Amino acid sequence: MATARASRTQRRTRIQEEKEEQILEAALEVFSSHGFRGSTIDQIAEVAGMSKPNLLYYFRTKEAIHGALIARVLDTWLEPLRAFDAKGNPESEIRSYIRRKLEMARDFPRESRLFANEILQGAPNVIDELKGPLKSLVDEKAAVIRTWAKDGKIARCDPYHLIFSIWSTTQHYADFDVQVRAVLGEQQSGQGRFEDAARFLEQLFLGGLAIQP
Amino acid sequence: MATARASRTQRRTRIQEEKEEQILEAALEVFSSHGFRGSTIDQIAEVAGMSKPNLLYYFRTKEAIHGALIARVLDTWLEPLRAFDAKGNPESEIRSYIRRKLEMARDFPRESRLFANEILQGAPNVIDELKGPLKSLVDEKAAVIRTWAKDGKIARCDPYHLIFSIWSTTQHYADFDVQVRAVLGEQQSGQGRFEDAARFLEQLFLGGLAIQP
DNA sequence: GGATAATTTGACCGGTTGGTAAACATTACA
DNA sequence: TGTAATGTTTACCAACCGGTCAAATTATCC
Repeated sequence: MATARASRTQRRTRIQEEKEEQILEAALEVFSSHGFRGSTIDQIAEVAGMSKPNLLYYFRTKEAIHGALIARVLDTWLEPLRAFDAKGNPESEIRSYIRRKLEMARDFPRESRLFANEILQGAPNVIDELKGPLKSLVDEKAAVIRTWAKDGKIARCDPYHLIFSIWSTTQHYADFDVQVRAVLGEQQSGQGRFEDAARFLEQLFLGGLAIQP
Repeated sequence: MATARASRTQRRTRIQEEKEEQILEAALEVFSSHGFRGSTIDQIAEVAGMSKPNLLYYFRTKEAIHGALIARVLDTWLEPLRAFDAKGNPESEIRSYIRRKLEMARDFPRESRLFANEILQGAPNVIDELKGPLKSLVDEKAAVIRTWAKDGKIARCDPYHLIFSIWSTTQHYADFDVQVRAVLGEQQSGQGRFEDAARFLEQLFLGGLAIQP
């Protein structure tokens, strides 16, 4: 993931640190709004405030930038699911998972769109991550949910599709933001829609799982 | 939308009809899996079984192909929502809306991904359709849902976010298919996941809206 | 302050891509 | 069957894009 092209000593310079940060920030901006193929190195370089050869001094190829970016973002992206706790009670765990995913859609829409673009195009760069770490994590949490159902704490349901539906409903507000705004109209396009969404989704999932709030 | 480049008489030839059909079919295949920028005219031409200049004889630019395709698909895409009937009873209407949207995700994933790509990139070519016809249609159906809630037939809820959540959960199985398959694993990657999804989503929405099946 | 390593730049290259020009082939129709 | 309109192909172009190179500039450290 680190790049440090010309460093013979393995230590990273202060400049390297700063510039790589600038580049990844710019790359997030550009990749998330045009997709991989739709983005050019020149665009990223311009947003990052440097020349193209200069950028290529830190990341040898376009793929390298994209790969480093995905790797960096993936980790924080899965954080909410990791926080899902078996020992907590179903109501508060599901409620807070929805809330956190919705906050991420609100505060980090670019990260969400970066993944959406990637997955939509067949996930060429993250398919291994999906089949490995992601699947394991989901399997683990699905087991927790199944236990809750067995213990009668929530209605019996398919835990995988429950997780899918939480992902899709929450990320929708980042990935399809333009559509959401278009349908809600001008006045609703402030931040209010996130609170309305939170209220609705909590009602939906708690009700759907027959949990008494 | 029609193109008929060299026709002085406005009538469309049999050949025009056939070739434009081939082109749009090929364009759907290519655009839906690589996005607009990620697709090339050469790719589309090859899938359509003709040379690039030949294709450009029917559609003058890449944008023209994309525009025509979107316009054609948009109509059928909104069909399920149009079928949503005020006079029906809430349970069967919502149930069949979910089922139809899920069938579309299963049978027409390319169309779903085409839109997903478009919206993700800021909907440059359909923003007017979203703010106009789509918004009107949703407003109309939202009013129906609100009436049902007022009459005590379903729980009170935000009708717009209800519609968003049906869209997102169902389209997820087309747009994020790779991820769904990766998480479910090999054996579950047959068509069974759509039936599981249907069962789960009906439970979720009917329960979330406090409807007794 | 000077040697050395790290960083930045402008000029450039080969391949791709959207699109054109014009010659050639085919179809429709009198 | 002749001819005008329609359809197809080959060759091509200019812009763009990912990436390289060598020279110039700046930072680091003794």
